[in-house]
Amino acid sequence: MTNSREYFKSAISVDNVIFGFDDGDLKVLLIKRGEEPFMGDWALPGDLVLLEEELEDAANRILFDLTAISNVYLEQVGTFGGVKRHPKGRVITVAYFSLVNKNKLSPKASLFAKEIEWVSVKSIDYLAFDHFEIMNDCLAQLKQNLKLKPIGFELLPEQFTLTELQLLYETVIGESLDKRNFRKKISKMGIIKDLNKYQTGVAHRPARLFCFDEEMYRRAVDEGFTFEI
Amino acid sequence: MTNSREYFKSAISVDNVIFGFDDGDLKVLLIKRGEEPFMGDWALPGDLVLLEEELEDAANRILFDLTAISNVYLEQVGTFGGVKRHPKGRVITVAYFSLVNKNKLSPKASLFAKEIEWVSVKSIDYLAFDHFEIMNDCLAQLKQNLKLKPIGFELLPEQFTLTELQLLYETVIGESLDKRNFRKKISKMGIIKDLNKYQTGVAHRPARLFCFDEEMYRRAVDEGFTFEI
DNA sequence: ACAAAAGTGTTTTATTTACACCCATGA
DNA sequence: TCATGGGTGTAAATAAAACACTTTTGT
Repeated sequence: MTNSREYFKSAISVDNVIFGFDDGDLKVLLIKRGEEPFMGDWALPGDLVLLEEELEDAANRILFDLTAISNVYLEQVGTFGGVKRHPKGRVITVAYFSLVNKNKLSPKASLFAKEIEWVSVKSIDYLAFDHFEIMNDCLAQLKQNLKLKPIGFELLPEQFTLTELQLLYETVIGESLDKRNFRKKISKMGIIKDLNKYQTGVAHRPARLFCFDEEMYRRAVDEGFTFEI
Repeated sequence: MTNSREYFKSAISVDNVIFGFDDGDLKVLLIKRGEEPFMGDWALPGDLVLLEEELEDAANRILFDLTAISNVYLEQVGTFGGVKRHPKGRVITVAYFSLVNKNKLSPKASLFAKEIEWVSVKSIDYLAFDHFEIMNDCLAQLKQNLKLKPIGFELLPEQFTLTELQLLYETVIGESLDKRNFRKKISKMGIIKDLNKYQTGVAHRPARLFCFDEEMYRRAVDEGFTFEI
């Protein structure tokens, strides 16, 4: 082993795949790079981690700078360390994804980005750096965890209809579900609360509104319940 | 943003949780630290990543130095970046776990470690740095993936009996399984090959030997099969 | 002949799937 | 009154769970 000073030469960044859901369409929040390298290309929002900053704090900082929201669902996906992934030196990046309710925020240009936009996941086939690969890994993990943890609700408004919930699952997982079976399964879980309220202003029978109930969920888990779609 | 030189001051390490299975006991390969900090404590084998080294190469290097084997199953679990996790500076570590057939190797002291030992997972309640937390995360991911991917075979000798396979699952997942149902499930998968050979030298009816068949597995997957225990 | 683990099917129960019609609202 | 999506139950098929005795070897 050589002198350890030889090693303290890397930089750590965090890249954040921010997912939002919009009427049958899964989107990610992208920025247009305003500087080299990859100037003008779409990229994931990310930044170098400060020397005394926790990784998760960095991820939350990036998210807050772009959206002015905090306390959102955040999950680490993996670390990408390709030697050549950044032209300026060894930059290892830790990828996170977060789930936000798209209607609750209006992303704004920031230090990071002059241009910022919600882009439909299915329309993306290239991103700067290795960000396309990172996004795909995050998407794969989202798909998997959406089935195993009650995180889908994070993408919806607080009050939602069962059809909206079903559409979310169908969109992200990529297969269609039977309406009656889906509703049966969700009801049996006992983790969403019927608000006894209804949609308004729709040109059809208005749907009941529900919300996810954290407390009910915890109680169910204590009694041996495990979420699964 | 300040000058980027301010950022290239971190070090990256890789820590490797090497799992082995031994007659009803899941073990990890630990080293006893020969220097400060945490001198004399048990720790995960790990090392700083060289400036031009891929993360996965570093993980394989650590493994090879300790065991002289390569081409083993390796999976990234997560990255631990606690600001204070290393007293010498900002060291972010990427955790991997690997699965090896314990009988195929005799670990040897190396640059890293004067002392090296297989330690039963269930007997561990402390490790140097944040290694105990890292090990537990790796264990949790192993448990999960063992049910979803055919990786259990990596922990067994090439030729194994169905009882050995079952014991492996029972041990790692932590619940006992019905012998007949287990065998039925495994047979139906069609991914292990009956070698038409038998155990020898046992004081009871000798068991048939099987091996995992990569090709059969691929073919099954192509036909829509998904592994699940 | 005894001990020790191998091997083997059937029945019951639980879960999952498939499927079609009436309801409430706005236009 | 028409179009639109909301809401509801049952039967069939499939998968999972429970369960006990015979076989083969070494000692």
